[in-house]
Amino acid sequence: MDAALHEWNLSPKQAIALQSQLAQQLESSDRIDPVTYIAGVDIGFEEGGAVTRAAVVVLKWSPDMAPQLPVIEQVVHREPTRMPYIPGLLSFREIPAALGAFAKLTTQPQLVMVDGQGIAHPRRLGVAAHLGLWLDLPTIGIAKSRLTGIHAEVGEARGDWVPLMAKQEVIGAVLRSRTNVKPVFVSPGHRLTLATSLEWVMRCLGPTKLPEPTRLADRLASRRDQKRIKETR
DNA sequence: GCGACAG
DNA sequence: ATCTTGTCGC
Repeated sequence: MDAALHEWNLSPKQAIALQSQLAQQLESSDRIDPVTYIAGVDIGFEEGGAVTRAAVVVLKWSPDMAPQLPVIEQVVHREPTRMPYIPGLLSFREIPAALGAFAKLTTQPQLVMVDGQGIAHPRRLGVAAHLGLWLDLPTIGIAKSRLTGIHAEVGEARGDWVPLMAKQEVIGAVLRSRTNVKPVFVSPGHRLTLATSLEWVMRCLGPTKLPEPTRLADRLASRRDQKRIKETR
């Protein structure tokens, strides 16, 4: 608990140093249990950013029903925001709330999909990778835009992808998850290879460009949905 | 030195 | 991320 107490109250310089160190603890090969439950995580903000809202949705994995996976559990957790948004340091702003949401979760997922980058990060520790270390679970980062890395043009057909490169290293994939729609950036976080990450994202692809777990977490975390729930009550 | 820059 | 209605386009 001591580490937790300080990990989220670091100066930018300290946080950057910690990222480089933690990135070395990431596992880049597959170490994943048979998947029964998949969690999707998304973070939102309220009160002009003063409050951080973490949403986690757990879906039951079923090859037959995919991508229409039944929702098993949903959790929304709120707490005061600790840090401003600084490109490259997103995890220090979002993970505390995410951990709060996971603490309230009853179901234990075997795979977690996160809104943001995995290792496609300047120091290879995007929010999905950082969260994976904390949860000690396989994580995949699915970002709607690029943080770092270069890539060729992606084909227009659903499923087309090109590697996202940093120097000579492959740090992720630019995936056309929906035909003629802006691609998403997929990168492994912890305990998964890029190939396996892409397989799971493809398997969970529903009607929109985002895989179902993060799409549903997004919806649960959205301001609109919060209102909708209140009005429905 | 000049941009770029997840959510 | 968030502020926010209607509207342009396939």
